[in-house]
Amino acid sequence: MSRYDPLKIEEKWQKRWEKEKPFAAKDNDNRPKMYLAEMFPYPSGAGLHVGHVRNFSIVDCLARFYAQQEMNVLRPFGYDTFGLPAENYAIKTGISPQEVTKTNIDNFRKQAKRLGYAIDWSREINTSDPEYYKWTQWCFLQLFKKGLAYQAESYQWWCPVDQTVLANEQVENGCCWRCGHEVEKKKMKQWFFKITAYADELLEEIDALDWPDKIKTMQKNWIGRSEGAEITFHVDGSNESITVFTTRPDTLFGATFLVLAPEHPLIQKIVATKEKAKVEKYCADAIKKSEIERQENKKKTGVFTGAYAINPINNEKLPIWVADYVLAGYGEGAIMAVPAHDTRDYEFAKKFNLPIRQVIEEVTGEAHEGAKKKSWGTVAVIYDPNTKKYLALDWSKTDGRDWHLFVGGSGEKGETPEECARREIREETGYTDLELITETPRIHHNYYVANRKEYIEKDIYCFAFKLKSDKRVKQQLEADEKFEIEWLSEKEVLAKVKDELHAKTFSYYKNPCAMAEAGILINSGEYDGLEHSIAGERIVAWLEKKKLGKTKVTYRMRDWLISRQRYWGCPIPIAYDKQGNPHAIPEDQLPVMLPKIDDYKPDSSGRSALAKSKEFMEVTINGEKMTRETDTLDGYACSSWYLWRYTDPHNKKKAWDPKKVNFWAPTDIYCGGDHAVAHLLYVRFWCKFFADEGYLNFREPIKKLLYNGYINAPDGKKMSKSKGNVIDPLDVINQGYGADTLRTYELFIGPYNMDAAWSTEAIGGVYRFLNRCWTLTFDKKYIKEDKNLAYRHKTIKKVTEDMHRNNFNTAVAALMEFVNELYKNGANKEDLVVLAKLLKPFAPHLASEMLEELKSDDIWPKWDEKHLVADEVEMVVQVNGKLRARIMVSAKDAEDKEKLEEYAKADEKVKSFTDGKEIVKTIVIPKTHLVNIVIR
RNA sequence: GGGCGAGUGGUGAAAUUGGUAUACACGACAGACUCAAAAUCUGUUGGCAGCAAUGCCGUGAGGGUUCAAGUCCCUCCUCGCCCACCA
Repeated sequence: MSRYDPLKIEEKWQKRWEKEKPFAAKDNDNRPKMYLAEMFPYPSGAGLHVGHVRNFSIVDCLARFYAQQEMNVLRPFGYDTFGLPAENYAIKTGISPQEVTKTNIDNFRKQAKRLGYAIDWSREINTSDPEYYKWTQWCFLQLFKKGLAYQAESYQWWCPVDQTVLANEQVENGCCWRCGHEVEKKKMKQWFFKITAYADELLEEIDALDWPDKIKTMQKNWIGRSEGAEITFHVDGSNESITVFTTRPDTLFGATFLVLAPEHPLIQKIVATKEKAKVEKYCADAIKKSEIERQENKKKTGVFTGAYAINPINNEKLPIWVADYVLAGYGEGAIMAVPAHDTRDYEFAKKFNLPIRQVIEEVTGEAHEGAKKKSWGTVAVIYDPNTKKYLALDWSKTDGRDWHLFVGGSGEKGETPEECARREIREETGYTDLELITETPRIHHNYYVANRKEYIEKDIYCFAFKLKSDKRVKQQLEADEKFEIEWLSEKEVLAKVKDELHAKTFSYYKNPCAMAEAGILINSGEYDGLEHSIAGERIVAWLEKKKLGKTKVTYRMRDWLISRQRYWGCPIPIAYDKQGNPHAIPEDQLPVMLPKIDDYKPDSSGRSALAKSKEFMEVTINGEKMTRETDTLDGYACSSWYLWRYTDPHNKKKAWDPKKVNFWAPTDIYCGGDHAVAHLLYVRFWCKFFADEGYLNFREPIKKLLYNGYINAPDGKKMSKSKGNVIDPLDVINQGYGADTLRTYELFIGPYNMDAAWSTEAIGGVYRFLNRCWTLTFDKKYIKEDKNLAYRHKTIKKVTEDMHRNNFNTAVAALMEFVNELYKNGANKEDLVVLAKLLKPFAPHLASEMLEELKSDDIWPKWDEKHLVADEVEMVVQVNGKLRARIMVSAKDAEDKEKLEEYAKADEKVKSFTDGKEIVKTIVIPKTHLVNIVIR
């Protein structure tokens, strides 16, 4: 018998796959389709690393799994090739980015093939191929035509090392994401995509996606929607006016000064002559300050402009200040400062001795209960035994307003919490025949009220009652139209209580100076005494009537800056006439080719190296001589549509054929470990845009996102060349382990979405496992009997279900268990056929070799529940929750509650614990064959 | 400062609806084969006590709910990630 020789087997099958092309996706096919992709790689000179292997292996495992289930699988591959590393390399060595990219792609392709991935190689794409970027430019022009690609002059992040501007998403801790150098602000005219036009939709539709919550939350925070109002303040003695954004228009009477961001354009116009020099110096310094400096120094600084604004609501004169704690890019770059109810404004006012005026006061009365240092509240729910659901009265609606938790739920003098809860229900419903069924533990809850300088502690008791008369509670309450009824499960009740407390606590923490949630207005003229949120609405309505304000929604997200002053990117298809007006390059003149040049070096002129190429710069459009745009597109633009190009990669007439794209896309499963906000937000944006334009018939590009973890060095640190701790996957393969071992190991290393440390020892265990699979098949000592029927079916079920749950690590573990079992009992042919089929997504070469030997197809096996039941099962007996005995019983008896109890009580060991004791009760769980005897 | 997540053997980690904690693998120890080693195979492997059967303890700490808690609730501790003067 020869030995398991992975290198030989893998070469054989890779050659065969190269020739037979079994992974070609079929555009016209009746089978259900499955479109999977990884985030395509940037082909670096270093070749594939183990992180790529993990990412690609996850996709490959699923692609093969679905193919074996006879689905029509599309699993393409491509390269994201524009970008700085190739260009920097070109500057250093003089070798053109085109050439370097070609070399790197050839290497990546070779390596990906060496791993045996089930890729449809006929669909390979490369973003720096003119055949590809022609259509990137076409996409740009569609956005341009609709006004969603526009130019604007503004302060932008500038990396002085890479000599280019960066998008907000590419600035990390005030440093360039590529080179790590500190970024600066530079005022430039730049191209933007108007992603903010889709902000609401991007936010709203994210909840429905089958994506990790982490990514969803990050995107939500990134979009950062806040609702509020825009208010206009006239500048005293001038025609100018200042518009501010606030989420708290109800505090307008409390505004005691205005603050402008140092970048605010109005400063020069309104600044008093006396203050001019001081203000100009402050602004210049602030703008020069790096992001890091601004972050480090959170002490408030600022200068008075000498000008005043008029508060529209009371005509008060408010001094106008400039301070860098107001951000130019958010809202209007100007705020009304309400120091009594905002921590930042408060700090500023204290420092510069500005007036502080409280305009919201905590209300007294029941809701004021929270003001006592220590207090309690109740939540009372009525249980409906018919539906096993609870009615939470505290959330029923009265007067069209939400009742919140504390309202009505706080104790009156001398009441116990239970009495309070009973009273509450009585007052709400009139029911008095209440029987307490559970009292949940009290929820302890405390929060800090800054303007009182004290902690409030509150215990919330939750009581559930049922009606003694056992009336059909549900129907009755629903018939009684007094309530808007919400029936909840026990878990939901508790979750809701927690949420409510959390929301409440959060608002106090977030705005500690304000007693906002339970506040009424004071010092606010005719609005005095109004509940603050209602007051806010009325104030905005009044402002609106006077045309001095309106409701407004603001986003933290800014438009996507796409200009890059670099050579190695997709040229922006725009030219300028003599007056400097931008014109689209006509579609029949696309692509705007990147010219071959000798000197790639950018300079501080703010223009890319393209400006040096005379033949590139000159262009004639409709007979008019024009000058080309020299900026290139952010690489993220190129990757915002590649998932659709995969469906129709060779189309010379269109970016994609709608029929093909709508057949394959949206992508069913997309896998990657990076770009949580940038790329994954941009694809969603483009998808919505092209859907609006009628080019796509879906609005979300990615149904399911798998966000895989990193693979770190054995020491747990990030792998890096400089640390010398890089594991090269090709070394691992060539060492003799082979691709199958590497792939299986990386899927076995831990849950796919968690970071993992490479272990040079543990990979040997996977090799041993594959070796055992090989031995079982090729030593041909097959047994005739079917000893493993139940185990085989159990394994099929476990592996299949794990694949659907993406638990690749436990799927491999189940296969290992199966193999161990086969070693013990011997294996017949059917055992091995099933093993090989289940193994194929992980170790396709070995599995193919096994299937060939066994003369079997690779169709995914099915399990039959009836084979899962063994003749005998082990029952478990607990006494007072402690395991005391295991008894083998027949499968039939295991279904029978009484039999189980009988066996349990007859057991000698159990008896030794129960003899002479009183058995209080016995719990029997047939499903797990468990009996728990409770003794006193 | 805010948000989210996590804490289980010597190690990576299982435990899917509250129901036998530590599957699978690594490492370690022992044995078989061998002149020897590698490879392979077979055992043992949470802690404490015991010759043993077995008993007690045990999922970051403390408390609670339950017949039953790694899993649910509360308080606290530690770590990781993301965001960070967003009005």
